[in-house]
Amino acid sequence: MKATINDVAKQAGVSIKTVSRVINNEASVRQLTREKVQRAVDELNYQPNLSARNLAGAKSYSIAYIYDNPNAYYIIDMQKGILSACKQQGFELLIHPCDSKSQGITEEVVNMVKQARIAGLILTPPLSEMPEFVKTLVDLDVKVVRILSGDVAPDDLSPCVMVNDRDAAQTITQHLIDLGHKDIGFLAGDAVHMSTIERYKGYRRALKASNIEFNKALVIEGSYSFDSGVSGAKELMSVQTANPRPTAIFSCNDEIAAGALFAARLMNISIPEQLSIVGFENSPFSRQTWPKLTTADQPNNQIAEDAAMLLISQIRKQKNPITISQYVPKLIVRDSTAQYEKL
Amino acid sequence: MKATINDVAKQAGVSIKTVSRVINNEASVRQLTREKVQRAVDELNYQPNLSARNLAGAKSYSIAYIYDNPNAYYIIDMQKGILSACKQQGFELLIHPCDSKSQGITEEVVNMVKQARIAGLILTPPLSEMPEFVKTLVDLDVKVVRILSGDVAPDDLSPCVMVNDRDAAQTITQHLIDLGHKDIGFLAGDAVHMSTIERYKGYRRALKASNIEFNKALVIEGSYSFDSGVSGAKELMSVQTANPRPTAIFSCNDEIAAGALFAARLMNISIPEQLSIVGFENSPFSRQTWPKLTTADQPNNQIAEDAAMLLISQIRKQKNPITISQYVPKLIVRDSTAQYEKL
DNA sequence: TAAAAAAATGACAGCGCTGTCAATTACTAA
DNA sequence: TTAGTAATTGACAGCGCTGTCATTTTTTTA
Repeated sequence: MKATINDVAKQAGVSIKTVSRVINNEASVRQLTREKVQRAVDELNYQPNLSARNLAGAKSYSIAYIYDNPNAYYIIDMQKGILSACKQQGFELLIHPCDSKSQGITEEVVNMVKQARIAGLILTPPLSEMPEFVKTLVDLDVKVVRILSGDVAPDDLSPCVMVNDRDAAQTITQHLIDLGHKDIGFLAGDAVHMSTIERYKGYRRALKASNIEFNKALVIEGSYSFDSGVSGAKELMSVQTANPRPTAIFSCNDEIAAGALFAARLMNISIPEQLSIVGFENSPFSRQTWPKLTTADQPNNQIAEDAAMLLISQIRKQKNPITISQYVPKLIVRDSTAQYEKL
Repeated sequence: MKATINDVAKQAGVSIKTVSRVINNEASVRQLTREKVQRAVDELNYQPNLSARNLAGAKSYSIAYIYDNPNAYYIIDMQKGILSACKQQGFELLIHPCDSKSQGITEEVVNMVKQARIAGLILTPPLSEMPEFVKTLVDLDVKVVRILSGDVAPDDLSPCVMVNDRDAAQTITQHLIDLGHKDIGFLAGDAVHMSTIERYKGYRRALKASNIEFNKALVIEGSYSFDSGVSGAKELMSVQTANPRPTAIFSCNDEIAAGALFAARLMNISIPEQLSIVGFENSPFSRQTWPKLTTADQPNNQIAEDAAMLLISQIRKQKNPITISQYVPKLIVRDSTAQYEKL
């Protein structure tokens, strides 16, 4: 049978309260005692019972991951990172898929937080990009950590983990420029997503840094989908006269890039010889296209683990230092980009 | 503040034990009393505290979903269905991603079950296809429900939810035959997965039912990946002399089909005019290819919810009736298949 | 060295619920 | 009616832990 705090106390020859102090890392326990208890904990492979903790204490050891994102790979990666942090820290994770566009989403989450006595929440886009939603939750006395696209937090409502899509987009655009490309198309994702905006900014910035004139005709609005990539690339590659055909395309994510790749194939444009294409996200997708995509990798797993750790440390100390941690996705060069050669 | 069992008891004018009886649907409570309590429950919007239940009772209200599957869409769908059942039934869900090929996987899961006092497990392929693994768990006195490919359970270790890939594959192959195709290629997924085997059987059966001679040269081994689809289709479409080129291809899943689509494009074969291609699974993927894939849809969400309900009912009554529920994926005709026309 | 202050430890109640068993009430048959 | 049985209900302990507060031990100060 599983060891309880009583077993540990007996084994260590102290009261259960002392054991409790040790496992909660409270002060005022003598070093000697602490070691004695720790030894008993290890020997019995003791792990505190979460239910009992949640029941007895004022504290809660539950956090929740609320998500609404059509990209399953993203969610699974995030979830894995969060779970890993939870396991390390002895927290339990509630998973809550939802529809961010539904009317009662705020109420739904508020109810859940109250019912399940949740100590903290992790929010990813698009939920993390809804200020009123976040505000409501923060006011509710539940800790929140948001994962967002950008370099600085948009406000001080809660700590954030920032994914600097802008710098990454600049790097990846620079990669194209370094290969000699000047006419670089841009296939946007959904305009409402911050990531699209940030990636666009990075693209513009790279052009500017290299004194390449920005050509509005090379920017195509769209959404984060394969279809959007297909139609966007078709449009780009059939630009008339005055507007030079792009020799490279920046796609806002790998799905769009896959669509672009497909369109190029349809139009008998060989990749990367006649056209370089880059994606973004390094989804499993990007390794399954042919040729394999040059893209930007975001370590979602790690980002999420970081966010969860941040959340848990928030919960532990009652203070609220607005911490920010930042990731910059890294350029992964594969086979869809090549030196521009004037034909 | 959240209502407790005490509040309900006071409101209803009975003891907490009686309230407990009502919410647990126990016998020997007078109808009148039951109604009285139920009213109080409703008025106070009372929901039992899971921690307290888990702590106090011999029973556990936790089930776990253990998964190892590279297909994120599948997992997310399954998870959603399971969560929905859990919410309805007042259970909590533990999520546990793992590596089915790792050495210590059994021990890992056994530990988890013991530590977290888990009442039941839901297993999807490939974990559900590992008999010794399942046996170990069942022996451990934890209820298990497996989701498997096939029409009958392979053993009586645990209840199963069967996904009848065979019949579905037969239907989808029949669809091709109905369109006039006789030379139908088969692109297999990983041979170790039961789903591949079942789909293959369905394919064979459809051929047989229509008296079409089976041609081994049209079956290409592979794996559940885009790449495999590309190379498989290339091989099929370059079959020499004696072996007629297939006019249709059955792909074991949508990814393979997408690869085949891609290969066809490379070889200047127009879809569906010159070649019909079908997928399997109806992943979001299949709507993003061009043309859109004809495929077989499995309602993963519902399958998972069903499995979870089955598991919970197992847990509730201590008996173990080996129930089996079966789903047959449904043919979805889209744009990648067409009437065969002799050129 | 003794008294005062600080640090370390423990006793015990109680979190919200279920299980056990005793007490009460309703219903039977004689 | 009246004991006798069955159905209903409640009192109370206890699940494993934390919070409060009292007690003991150690350290500091005079």
